[in-house]
Amino acid sequence: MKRLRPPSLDHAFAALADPTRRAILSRLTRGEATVMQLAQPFSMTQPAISRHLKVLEHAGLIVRRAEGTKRHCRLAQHGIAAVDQWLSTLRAALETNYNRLDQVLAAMPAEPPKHIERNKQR
Amino acid sequence: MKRLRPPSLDHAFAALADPTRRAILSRLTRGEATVMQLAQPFSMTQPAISRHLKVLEHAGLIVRRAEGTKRHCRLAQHGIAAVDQWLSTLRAALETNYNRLDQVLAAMPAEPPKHIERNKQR
DNA sequence: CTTGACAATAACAAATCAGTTATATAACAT
DNA sequence: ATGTTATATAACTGATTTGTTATTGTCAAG
Repeated sequence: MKRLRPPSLDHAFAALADPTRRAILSRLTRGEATVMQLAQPFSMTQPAISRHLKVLEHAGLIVRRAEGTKRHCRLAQHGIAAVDQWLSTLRAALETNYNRLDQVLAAMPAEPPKHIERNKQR
Repeated sequence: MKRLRPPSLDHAFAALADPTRRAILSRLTRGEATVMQLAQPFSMTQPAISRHLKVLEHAGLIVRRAEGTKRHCRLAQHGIAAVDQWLSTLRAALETNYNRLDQVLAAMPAEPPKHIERNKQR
């Protein structure tokens, strides 16, 4: 029951937040791999990896292909596309804001704050 | 300066995994806003928003500017750049794998599985 | 049909998270 | 000084996450 519902950004970003899962994805950029092959580099039990893969699949970041008792995993575009698309909005805004920064800086000396906050940093 | 250590991908992706925080970022694409301005659209208390902002700042996704008792927040490029850079690897791999897919599909009928997995979907 | 390899699931513990209310701090206004 | 506004912090709670071990299901080989 693959159901293939729209992988929420919640799930996609949450999946990417874990270093083990990102390492698994990095490994998969070098091609398909079975669960055992993916588990081998990690000092972690197989069930742990299985659950990481479940999270990745659920996030639309990987897909699995069954072959005998083995499950071959590979990258999926679905989740990454969703993430990418959402980020593009931020990217665009950052560029725009960066362009606007000149104006902001130009406008600031005209209205100096009455108290400069005590500098606690460093 | 802000100490500006490399915002870990863990923190950046984890910050992006929350819908409230993404909504805050979306709001910030329309320009700077104070904490109260950011809190207003949400049915959530101010301390909750404050902590979300802390997470976003820690992830390098926003920066804050003090002005009186107000804190003006705006998008930061730091965290987004980190995320973007990491994702570019995946993007590249996906394209490569997609190109390879033809070969994979061409190679598959040559070695038909002895048992086709029972189709449970739909 | 039994065995062994591959993978998924269940049950559990420790850690983390996202929200709450209550309180503290800091600047501004009176 | 006092009150008000804007924000941060503390302490707590319930839900979620990440790992573990033990078990189960499936297939392929003999």
